[in-house]
Amino acid sequence: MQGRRRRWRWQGCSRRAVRFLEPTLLLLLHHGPAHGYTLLERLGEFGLGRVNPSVVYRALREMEGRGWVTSYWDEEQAQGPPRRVYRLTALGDEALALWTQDLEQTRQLIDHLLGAYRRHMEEGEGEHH
Amino acid sequence: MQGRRRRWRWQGCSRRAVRFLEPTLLLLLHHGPAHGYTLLERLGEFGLGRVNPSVVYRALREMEGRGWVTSYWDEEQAQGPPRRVYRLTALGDEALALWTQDLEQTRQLIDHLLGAYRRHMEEGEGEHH
DNA sequence: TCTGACTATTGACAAATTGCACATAGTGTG
DNA sequence: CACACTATGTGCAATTTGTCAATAGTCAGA
Repeated sequence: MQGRRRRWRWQGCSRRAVRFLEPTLLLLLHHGPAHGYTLLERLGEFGLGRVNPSVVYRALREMEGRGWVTSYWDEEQAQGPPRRVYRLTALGDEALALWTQDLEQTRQLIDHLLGAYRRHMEEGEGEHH
Repeated sequence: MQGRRRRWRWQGCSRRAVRFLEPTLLLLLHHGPAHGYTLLERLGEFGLGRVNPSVVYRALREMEGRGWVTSYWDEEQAQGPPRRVYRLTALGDEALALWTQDLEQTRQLIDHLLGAYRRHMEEGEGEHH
């Protein structure tokens, strides 16, 4: 069952990042409407600095498809091309609440796993297998 | 930008922010060699009860491909078809350590996000948007 | 011995997700 | 005009996941 041993990159990280993307966007939008580009920049505060712009815009459009946000073109265009403004909806508010519940649950699972790991390491101390 | 509004299902753990399957399997194997089926059953202890058997076996084979585990057919077949025994390797041990680091990091991200959420909720108290 | 139930593992394929490269578009600068 | 910078969007290949079904051995009972 070897062969095909394609490089193991810690690409789990990127997966993880993406699942944080939606709750993070919802949270940022909970502060008030914002442009996609602005959101993109603020993602860094939550450890999502390396997310590809395409991914963010796509996520926003999908969130719009689910009714979590609405968007419209910014009339007063400052500098640069027209920008789209995203605004959280009531549904998006609920989604955010659900996401936080989910994250809390996830955190518990992590704690459980890490707890089991540490406990096992302490009692085992090298004589395992 | 609507249409195509395909049902948003919270469909289960699989969409979770983190991949628990691999670290959990590694941890279980850290206790000692085990059959795939046994691992499958014990996953429930870590909240991974609904994972499809195929997914677990596939994960095990991939972990073998990366050198994290080795496997062999169980000679003394008790009851039922031949069973494969998986055993953690030294590399798997390292992988487990890395995974726990990764999980700790992930937990921090979750805490950060949840913290920001709660802080915002407290100060805002309904007059947002 | 035929049948069905249970234990184990695997394969194949469709569906969903992601990364990446590029397209479009406006504005300001030299 | 050429170029850089800001902003958004599209298309597609590659990867990952979910689901269904196939295979296979043992055991219990009619």
